[in-house]
Amino acid sequence: MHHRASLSVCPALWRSIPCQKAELRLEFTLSCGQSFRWKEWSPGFWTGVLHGRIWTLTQTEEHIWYTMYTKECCPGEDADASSATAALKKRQKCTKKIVPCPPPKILKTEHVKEEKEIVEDFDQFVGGNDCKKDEELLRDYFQLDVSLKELYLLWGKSDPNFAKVAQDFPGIRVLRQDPTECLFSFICTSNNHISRITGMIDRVCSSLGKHLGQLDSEIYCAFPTLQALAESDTEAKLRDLGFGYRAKFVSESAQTILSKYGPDWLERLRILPYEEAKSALCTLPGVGAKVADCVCLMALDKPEAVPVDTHVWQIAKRDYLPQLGQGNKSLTDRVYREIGDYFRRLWGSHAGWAQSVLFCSDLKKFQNSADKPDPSRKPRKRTQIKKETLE
DNA sequence: CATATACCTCG
DNA sequence: GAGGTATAT
Repeated sequence: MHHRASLSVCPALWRSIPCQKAELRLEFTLSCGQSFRWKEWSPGFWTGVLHGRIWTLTQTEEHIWYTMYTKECCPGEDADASSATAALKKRQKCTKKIVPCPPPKILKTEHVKEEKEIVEDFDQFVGGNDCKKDEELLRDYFQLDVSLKELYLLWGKSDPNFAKVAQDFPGIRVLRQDPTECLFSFICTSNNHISRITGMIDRVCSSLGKHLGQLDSEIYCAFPTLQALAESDTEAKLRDLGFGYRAKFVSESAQTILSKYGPDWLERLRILPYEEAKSALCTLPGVGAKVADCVCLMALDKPEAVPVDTHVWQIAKRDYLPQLGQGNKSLTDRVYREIGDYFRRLWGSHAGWAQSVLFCSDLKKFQNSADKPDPSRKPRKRTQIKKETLE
């Protein structure tokens, strides 16, 4: 727990939310290309930025454990005595159960001892409004009110292939992300792969996002605001950061949203029907059907949106619609729609969620988590194997 | 509607 | 050529 250890001024208060591993697997959900902002700095511990704060998450069989690093935790930021005191006072209002120990069986003994000493001061402040908000934030981000167990059961019943794949890939949920971060991240995904996208997102946050703090040598920044992305020099900056032709898409989309629709436009798409939200997004430069579906699914509360990228296109041809492989050379608009409609009929209202399970299972980096491929299944095309070596 | 091509950069 | 989009034909 490198990160934690460096923050001796900040009492390491881990809180927990009941959540079984069948409902959520962090290692799949946080690294399968939905969000590019979570890093597993030490095994099982995921650190990232959410709602303008740095969080570390981990999990045990029955719980998610989380801790946050707030400003007053970060020396050199604005850690004057008064703000630290204010933070303490805030903590005192807590009424919810705080678990003052790190997740069991994970941290080293000396850390536990250190935590305990600090925690004595906190014994009386068990609970809190803030804590409740924090828990609610995570429950919202992971959409924990959606029962994944029931969905897997449903999908498996109508789709034997899903049932088979799902054995090795439990707990993959769709995150409910911030619409701005989601849109601009996915504009960067065209003709690109996860490792490079991650670097680009890191750089745009460092360059245009608000500085949030430092853990060890790692600096954390918020995702840039729409306003920052719409500045007139953004395109040039992003080109310097290696965004290539996507730099223009990012800056022009941000400018279009602010000048034509207003700062709340993306948020408002959440209450529109799927097709309307999707066509609205497609009016932006750099946003086609695939990016629009990603944003609909992962930020705009449209669980039926099925993004069809080349992975899903391969999966569809190989395991579901072999007839599509014959006459169609490429993923045309018509074929794109056909695949989405097919999966919606097969899997139902949360088809996009099921899609992300298959998508994840197809990523090279998770291939070792899976069974040996079924010899009766069609062999993969060479192009796809090549592609996977990149990830 | 369908196919072809350019677009940035990296491995 | 890549987890893609926009444009022209």
